[in-house]
Formats: sequence, C-alpha cells, structure tokens
Amino acid sequence: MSTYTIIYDIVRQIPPGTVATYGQIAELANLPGKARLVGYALYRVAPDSDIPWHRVVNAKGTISESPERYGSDHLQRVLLEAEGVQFDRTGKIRLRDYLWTAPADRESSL
DNA sequence: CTAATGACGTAGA
DNA sequence: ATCTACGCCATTA
Repeated sequence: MSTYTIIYDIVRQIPPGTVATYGQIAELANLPGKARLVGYALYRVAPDSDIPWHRVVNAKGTISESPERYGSDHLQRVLLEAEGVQFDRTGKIRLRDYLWTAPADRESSL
C-alpha cells in the first residue's frame, strides 16, 4: 500500500454525478493540507483506468488544465457533463450542488 | 543515493 | 473577480 493507493481508493468511491476537490480527497486520505499530492497522484492515473479521476476538480470548481495532460482535461469536462454535472458560462462547476459528501461509514468499507 | 517532476490551496494585493 | 508567491512531498529515472 503506497500513499497514492490510498488516494485512488478514495477517488474510486466518488459516486457518479458528483465531484470532489483535491483538498477534500487529501483529508479523507489522512493527508490534510497536501492537496497537491492528490493532484500528483491523479497525474499518474491512466485515462482509461477504473478510477473515476474525472470527478476530482480543484477548490475553485474548475478543471485543472495543463499542457501536460494532452487534452485529458477537456475529456474530464465531457465525462462530467455526461453524468449530469453542469458548468456555468465561465467553465466552473457549482460545487454547492454537486460536491460529494463522504459517507460516515466510509472507513468500514476500506 | 540524488535530481526532476508535477491535476492544489491559501493569503495578500 | 484576478493575479502572484509560496508551502509541500511521493514517485520515478
């Protein structure tokens, strides 16, 4: 079990139609304040992985775009919209409506 | 062992 | 709202 494995386990539990922030994942993974690690971890994830990486966005509610992603950032938006997540005209998600709330019994399923 | 590498968050201007 | 600066660290070559 590596640190990144923990992060992937959390991400795998995000339900369709909802999104989580990097910071949120970090805290659930017992890595408070280390949101970057979550980003670093997701960077390693293959786009065709079984991990719903597209449900993770930054605290601003926007998709973190980067040249290093070679378009997977645009794909992320497409996948989210396919699940019913709407973006406003500035490309931001209304986190208040779609933000995932981790179930209290999450730990029992680990 | 060392060096390079990145999907963030927050605070202040 | 938008921008800059800085902290932070596991994984890979």
